[in-house]
Amino acid sequence: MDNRGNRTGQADGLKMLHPFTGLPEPLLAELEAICTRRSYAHGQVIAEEMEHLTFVGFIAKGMLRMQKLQADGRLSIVGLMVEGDMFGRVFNGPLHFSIAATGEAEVYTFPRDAFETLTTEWPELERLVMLSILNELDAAREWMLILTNYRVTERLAGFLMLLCRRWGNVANLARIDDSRLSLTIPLSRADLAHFLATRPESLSRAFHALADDGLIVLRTPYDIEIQDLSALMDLAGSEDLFMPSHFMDLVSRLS
Amino acid sequence: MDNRGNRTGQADGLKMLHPFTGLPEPLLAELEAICTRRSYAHGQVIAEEMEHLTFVGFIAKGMLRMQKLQADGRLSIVGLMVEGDMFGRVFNGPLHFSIAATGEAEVYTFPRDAFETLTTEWPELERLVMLSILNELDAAREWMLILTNYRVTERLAGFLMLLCRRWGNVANLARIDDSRLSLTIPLSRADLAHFLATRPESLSRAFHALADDGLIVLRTPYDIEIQDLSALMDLAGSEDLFMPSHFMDLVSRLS
DNA sequence: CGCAGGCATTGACGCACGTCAAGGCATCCT
DNA sequence: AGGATGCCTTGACGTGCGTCAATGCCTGCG
Repeated sequence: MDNRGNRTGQADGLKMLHPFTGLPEPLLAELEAICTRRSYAHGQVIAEEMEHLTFVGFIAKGMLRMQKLQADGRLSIVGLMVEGDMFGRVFNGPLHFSIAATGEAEVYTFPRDAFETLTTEWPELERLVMLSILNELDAAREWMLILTNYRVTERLAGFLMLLCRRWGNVANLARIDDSRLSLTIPLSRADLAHFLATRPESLSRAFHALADDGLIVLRTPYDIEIQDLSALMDLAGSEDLFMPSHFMDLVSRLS
Repeated sequence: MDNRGNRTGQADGLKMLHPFTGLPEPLLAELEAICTRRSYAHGQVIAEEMEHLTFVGFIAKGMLRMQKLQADGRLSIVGLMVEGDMFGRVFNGPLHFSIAATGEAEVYTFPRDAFETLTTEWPELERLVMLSILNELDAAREWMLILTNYRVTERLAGFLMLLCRRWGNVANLARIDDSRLSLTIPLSRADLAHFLATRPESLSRAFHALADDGLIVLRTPYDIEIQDLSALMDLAGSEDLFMPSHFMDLVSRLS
């Protein structure tokens, strides 16, 4: 991997990253000793499909996506990962998807064999890895639920709710401006279209359909304001999914 | 859970179940001591959505599905689990989906707290759990890839390939009859339609479209014969996914 | 300053599929 | 045996969206 990504320093701030808080000091010291911080530019590929990755990583800043180039040339995005998420493959097999940066991203990487050794020695670390994977699994299932909606507007509404629910507190993507709920879309229309199993044109129409119906306001293509949260939840069809506290905080502050 | 499922005995055969082979004898003895074997009838619910499950389970026979009843009344199936798969939720939180049997099913269950204690004491068991979750994650991602195909025929082709690839060696679902590759569809059309994010009518048309084009033969609704494997793989659009050895065996025996 | 490239948007058109409705064919029960 | 039930299948119709094409806007570069 030394030919990819820019080495930007050692493990500055590793212990501040959410999953690592609370680990015992000696383990943190061992982790920091084998950790490298790297940065990637927009679109840069971190790992290729079917590669036997020699490292595992945790995202420090920005967003990565898992994707696959289909035989017919279509690009499918099967996962988005944000700050604190783990990527790579522990313990078995090659990657089935490639990993690329969406926007600027910074990651902590660990050599895979050394990380696995630590994992075997420290139950706390193995538990951390397991919780990371469970978290990914939850994300994948939420995702599939969104994909099972027939109409593009419904899938888009589902994505907007996912943004609030799962990633709202990351990089301030969901926030209250002037007592309005504002969202930053962290993807281009083309990428988001791949994510929602549709095309940019249909996605654009879906955005403007929601705007015409008064559910959202498009300030810029990447900056929207939510006008009717409950209508969006109805459209998404999964308003009863688990709502984390930071999201409930946002909602309760909407007067 | 004592009011659901039929207790059919203790842990007969637990050690024969794929994920448990190779565990140390003392651990197996402890597992067997807290294990109950239960059977469920078609459609029977094993756990409700949002329930705090008090047990974890492994499938001994048959197939379970994870599903969610949407606000608009639609049922979405987000996962199918087969022999050897783990279900339930280790270490954190309530279920986000309900679990039901698809056809007859038998499972081994363990009280969750006792199982987690064993997990903490035996690294081998924690590793087993982790591999189970990684396996589920792989399945979820393959699934999403299938769902991102626009046309129902493509998604169906993807499912048939998934059946070969991931579940072919389970319950003999994929096999060679008379030098023909035969598949057993382990789901009703309605269930499969929910799984493929479509409706039974469209699914029926997709089956017959594949038959009209000579890719498959419908012997019965649940028993099909594959005539043109490579065309199906092309349609599915993911022919380069990892192919396990049992599937390659099947293919190589097609002369 | 003007041109080029990338991205979002809008329009037109045709098709795949969701929807409603009816019919066929099993199994099961009385 | 006859009716009922449940599932698969087929038909007809309308529409959401994939597709192709053109336009507008922004950024950056010569």
